[in-house]
Amino acid sequence: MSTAPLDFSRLKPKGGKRSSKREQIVNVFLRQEGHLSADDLVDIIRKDDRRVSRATVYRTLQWMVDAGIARKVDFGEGRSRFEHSYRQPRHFHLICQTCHRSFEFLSSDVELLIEEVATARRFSPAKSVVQIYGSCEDCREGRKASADDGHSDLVFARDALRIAIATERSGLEFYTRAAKVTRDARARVVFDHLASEEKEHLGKLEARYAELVQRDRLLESRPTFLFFKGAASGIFAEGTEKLLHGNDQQALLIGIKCERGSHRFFKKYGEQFEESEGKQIFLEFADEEREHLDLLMREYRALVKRQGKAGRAGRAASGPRAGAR
Amino acid sequence: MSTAPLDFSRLKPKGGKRSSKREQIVNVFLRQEGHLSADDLVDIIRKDDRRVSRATVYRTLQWMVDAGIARKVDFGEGRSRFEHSYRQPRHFHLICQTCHRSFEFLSSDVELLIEEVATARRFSPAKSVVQIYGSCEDCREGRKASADDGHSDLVFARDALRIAIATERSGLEFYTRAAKVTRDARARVVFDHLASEEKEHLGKLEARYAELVQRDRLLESRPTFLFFKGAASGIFAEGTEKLLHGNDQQALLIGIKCERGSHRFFKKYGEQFEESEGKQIFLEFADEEREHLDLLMREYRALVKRQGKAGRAGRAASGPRAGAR
DNA sequence: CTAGGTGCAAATAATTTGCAGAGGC
DNA sequence: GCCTCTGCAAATTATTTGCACCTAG
Repeated sequence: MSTAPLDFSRLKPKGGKRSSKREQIVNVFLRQEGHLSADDLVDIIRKDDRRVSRATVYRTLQWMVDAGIARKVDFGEGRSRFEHSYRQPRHFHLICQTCHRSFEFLSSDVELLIEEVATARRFSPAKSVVQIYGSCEDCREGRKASADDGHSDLVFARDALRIAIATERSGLEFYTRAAKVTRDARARVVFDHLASEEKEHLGKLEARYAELVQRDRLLESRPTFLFFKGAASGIFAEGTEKLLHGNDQQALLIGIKCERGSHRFFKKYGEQFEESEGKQIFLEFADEEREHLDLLMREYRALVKRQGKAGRAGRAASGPRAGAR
Repeated sequence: MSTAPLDFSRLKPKGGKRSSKREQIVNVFLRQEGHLSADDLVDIIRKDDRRVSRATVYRTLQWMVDAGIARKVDFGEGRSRFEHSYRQPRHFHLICQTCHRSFEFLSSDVELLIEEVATARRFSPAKSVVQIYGSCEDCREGRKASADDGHSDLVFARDALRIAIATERSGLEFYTRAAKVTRDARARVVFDHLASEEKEHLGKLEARYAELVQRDRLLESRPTFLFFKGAASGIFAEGTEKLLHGNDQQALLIGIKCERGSHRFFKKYGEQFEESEGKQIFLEFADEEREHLDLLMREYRALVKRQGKAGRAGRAASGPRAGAR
């Protein structure tokens, strides 16, 4: 993460004056990594400047939370901790009960399930907390705290690429197979087109991944930060099965579902990040998926039209809803 | 939930004497539902007996946590709350930020994902916390707190049955289709057998569900407590697809995966509960799934043997591991 | 009789607040 | 000069502890 001081002049929650103390505290906070308690921060600040009041630190932390620079997290220790939230998406935590370090991860799959539960319970979720308490590898093996979590923009970009690649592979397999088995000539053209697109993208993504790994030799050994099975995880298989039974329409619906899922995923995380390589990859990929989605939707509609009153299958699956712009 | 006092003589954490105060506090706590703060409990206790010290309540709460009667939960309010843990599995929470009520749910799917993340990060999880903060339906629609959460043994039994039924249906479909398309005569016998078993179980389960609903007219309208897609959610489709490609071995593996998944699920929750109807259903079902699993495993081994060195596919999928006893 | 259990009041611990003075605009 | 920030000390809140006393086994 960059250590250069940032421009917070626009981050003032209501108004608030430029003040040396506040600026100093904010800068020190942003320079730290991990999850600091108010007291940790006081200690660090006091190394620089003996006469900083505890109250000011608490007030500044509250100000940072309001300004969206910091996020309050509670690991059940009876006191709050604070983490950066500027340029960081919300994430979940692994908390070691032995060394009290905490590690971050993000799982779109978990988020999806949480949304499903909330919907089923007619609950409007505002934020969710997922914390895994236990012991980390270092503690179990008696090691002292080893290398840092390595959670950097590069890791994020790496995971973004891995997921994009897995999604492309899965899509490529589906469209290739689809083009082979479909009985509908027009659909075959679409599937062929999509298959060749996936192939091309796949090549680009793999090259980009190789380039990324080049930049940091240890990158591939760093722990996964971002988890998402989504479209890459066998959902397409369902579609192929439908095709084999001659149900092109249902197969298209499944393709649509997959593309929409990955479009949403990449869009969402792309928007949460700022100015990083991961963000770029995410947004580019979101666009590509969007195009595929549109294409499939057009094709689906055309197919339904051609098949006339073959709308039975469409009704059963409730049809494709409006796009996820 | 029963309001009859229970026998806590064996629940003493180390030793500890029978004392009127402690027993009184424990009984009052168990009679309450929801998530009480220490202070809530003090207020309630003091209605009965004016001279109970705050300290004693705190000490008794700690004792209950040690004894496994209570569980401490932290909803980030700066104070702890306590919930029953006796005869209650660990669960997750929906927390309304408006009315400050909290609701419970359980999602095996979320637990599975959490385990995957922990494994990927080489972390040994001890417990996990999932909290969804937001606003409940009552608050959004300006209603006052409506009917209770209705989280009772009956709801648990209902959800258990629903999941069991969905699993049976999915399995029935798979085995029926499998019996139809497999080219292997011996496998067909096994699939036929399993299909007829699933059909029989399905009938029983549906009758039992109807009987359950009979007992409480509102039961079906109560919110879902237990979420699990597991084997019921299209995983079997993957298996059918393999079969269609003539890969009986892979199809069997997928059947094994599904049966194992549901066996584990029912075993796990069956063991967490005590003496309830839900527990019975879970354990019975776990046994049935176990039998199917064993049958499939035997068949898988026989098939591999018959096919001689056709072990390539088996290697690719790493084969079925030892049973989940 | 003796190990706990209990009440009361004091001690901690994290965080907040009142208020007078300092400092930016 | 006004309005906000800051430091300090006092207040607040949740929880724990020391200690003298009480009670069950």
